[in-house]
Amino acid sequence: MNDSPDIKKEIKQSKPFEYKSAEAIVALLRTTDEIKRRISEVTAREDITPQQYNVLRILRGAGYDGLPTLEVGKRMIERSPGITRLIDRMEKKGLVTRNRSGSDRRCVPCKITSRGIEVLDSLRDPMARIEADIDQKMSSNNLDLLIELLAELRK
Amino acid sequence: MNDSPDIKKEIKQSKPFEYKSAEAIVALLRTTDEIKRRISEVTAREDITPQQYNVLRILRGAGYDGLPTLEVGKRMIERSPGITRLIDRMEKKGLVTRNRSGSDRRCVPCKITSRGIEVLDSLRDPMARIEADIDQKMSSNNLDLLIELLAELRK
DNA sequence: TAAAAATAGTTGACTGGTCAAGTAAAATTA
DNA sequence: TAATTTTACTTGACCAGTCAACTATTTTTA
Repeated sequence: MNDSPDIKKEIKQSKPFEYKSAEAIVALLRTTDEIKRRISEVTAREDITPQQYNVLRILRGAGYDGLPTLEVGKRMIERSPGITRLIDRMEKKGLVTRNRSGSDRRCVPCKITSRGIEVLDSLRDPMARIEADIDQKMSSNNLDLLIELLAELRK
Repeated sequence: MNDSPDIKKEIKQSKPFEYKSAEAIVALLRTTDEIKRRISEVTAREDITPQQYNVLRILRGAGYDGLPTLEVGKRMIERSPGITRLIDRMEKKGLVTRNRSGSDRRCVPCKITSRGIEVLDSLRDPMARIEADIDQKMSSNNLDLLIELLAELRK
């Protein structure tokens, strides 16, 4: 009770949704939070975070030459300014290797290790199960529609 | 080059999207990441995180009696097991108060302070601008559709 | 009513993520 | 070609989030 007495007057719930988009934003945040939690549960089996999983996918797709550290960061689904640290931790776990490039000595190309590929392989099925579950829940048309609407939102 | 020689064989990009839902998940993560970044930019003006902003909104809506700590956690858009710490930090900043309840001494109801309300007020317009921007970008029908599809995804 | 279970929250140890400033190499420009 | 700018990171300090174990209180149940 150490607040000013007129706090009562000030506390008034604003109209629930002034803009319709506010409701969409909340729905977006909630839905994504839920999906992220499910993905986390899967990646946790191999002691990695969803972000680290994303890096592994990117590096597997990149092939032998690997990719410079910051380029990996740019390709991530969720932007991650802390990409150096993220990859530090992955290197410690033996999931990736890093070697300063010979041609451009500023760059440090990262490559996935065979251990990293093993981890991806072992997560493949449980990850597919998440996707299959959604695929079953929503029609293909609605998924297309959703993808389209989300693209529109991103402009 | 300290990887096994057959790593070359193992690196093969899996088909881009085995399930259509995979593409939707990526779109969802990307879109939400972008929106969250915009929201962060706004809340940063008042030196709070989007989660703290969310707590302030919940507490303003809750009125005088405030809400028990864990109840606040449950109402959050993104679930947050670290709610105690989160509110610790907010209390330090003078945005909320906490007092162990008289009737049930296990509970610690949290209340927003007038300073907390000030912060909400000062973020109101910039936050509305984010919403207005989306409202302008998408038709009301499409927003409804999006909200519906997201609800379907959450089951 | 005493013991057991459930609830509400706190705390400590840890990991992960973020920001700002710094370094080193390459590219650009004067 | 020397000075400047840009690029590609790295590092240090800090904050936020997570997990497991713990305390205190209330509720249930035997």
